[in-house]
Amino acid sequence: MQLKNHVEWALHCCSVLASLPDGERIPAKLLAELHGIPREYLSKALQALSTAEIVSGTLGPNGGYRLARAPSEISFLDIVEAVEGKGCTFVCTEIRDNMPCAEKPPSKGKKRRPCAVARVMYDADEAWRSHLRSVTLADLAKTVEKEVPLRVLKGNAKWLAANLDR
Amino acid sequence: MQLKNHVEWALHCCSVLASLPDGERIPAKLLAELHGIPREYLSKALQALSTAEIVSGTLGPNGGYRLARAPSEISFLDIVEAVEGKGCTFVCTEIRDNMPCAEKPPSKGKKRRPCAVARVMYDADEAWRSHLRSVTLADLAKTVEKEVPLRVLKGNAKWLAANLDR
DNA sequence: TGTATTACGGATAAATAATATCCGTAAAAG
DNA sequence: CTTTTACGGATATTATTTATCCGTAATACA
Ligand code: SF4
Ligand code: SF4
Repeated sequence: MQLKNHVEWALHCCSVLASLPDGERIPAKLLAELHGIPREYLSKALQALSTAEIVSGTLGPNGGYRLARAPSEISFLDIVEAVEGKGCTFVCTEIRDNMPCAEKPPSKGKKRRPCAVARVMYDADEAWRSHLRSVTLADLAKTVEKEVPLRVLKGNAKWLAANLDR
Repeated sequence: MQLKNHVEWALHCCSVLASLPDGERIPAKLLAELHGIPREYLSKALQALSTAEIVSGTLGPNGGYRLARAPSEISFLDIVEAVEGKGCTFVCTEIRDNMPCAEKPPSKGKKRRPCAVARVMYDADEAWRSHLRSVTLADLAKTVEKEVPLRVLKGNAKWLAANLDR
């Protein structure tokens, strides 16, 4: 069981977008080049982010992507769920119903409380999500600023600026 | 991203085994029948549990599976990891190395500290595992005992006893 | 000793999901 | 009107999951 690579890409793209001067946009082509990943495929991830209203895409020349709201208002969970979906990692197929002396599933509309096994798995899933929910892009930016040598940060910013130049 | 159905099966089988009188064993065939799942395929999950030394299998007539240690010594995490592996759900492909002004990856042996993005994902993964680690089969049994009607519990136990009869 | 039972593990097939590319459409800028 | 760019449908490729099959070895029992 593995998250798809879209998650990694989306997180990195958002991280880059978070450090973008106000008003600027980065086209998918540049984001792909920056990370050395296939442009067309990355597009799918960006579109998912766009649908989830985490980034906003603009058409035409000088178009591209920017964050749809402040970095402090975008959590890791927002990004992960945008590309992976909100479904729980544990799916219960109600195999308990096959037990020889099972409780009958409720005939109509009524829902049963999920069983003890499923609840543990759901709680674990929620613990995962809860942690992701607690970290925002603003937090990430702060950490990166602290950890990555200034030379590297400036170098990348310069490259971006040069390539956005038009 | 979804856990494989082996996880659900393994958890249910362990739950059944936990309620088994001391000394008894259940063959894979019965466990499969009990849950209405394909016997040969379930075998794979049971073999994984066996390899992880969570259950112990015995060959020959009257053979079958039993737990390899006390229910209180088997956590959900043990079971999940036995069939899903211990690898983190987030895999980092070091795409930061493709940035135009990246830090050079350390030339030899030395390992870099994982980056900020990866660390958040790893921490979330650990939160998930940590919750699974905190619940044992003994805890599960207690909950089930409280929640499932006695009639159902006894009915299933009776069915098992009858089918183990030889 | 022989036969039935059962776990074990390799090989393989089928179905599903992840990964990747292609291309047509529409919007915006100049 | 032309270029740039996101958007989204269609499709191909590859990996993983799901499932079955069968040969081997160990054990119980007659
Ligand atoms: S996990 Fe619970 S709800 Fe899901 S199949 Fe098992 S018993 Fe049913
Ligand atoms: S998550 Fe971190 S370690 Fe992984 S590719 Fe991105 S920057 Fe590198």
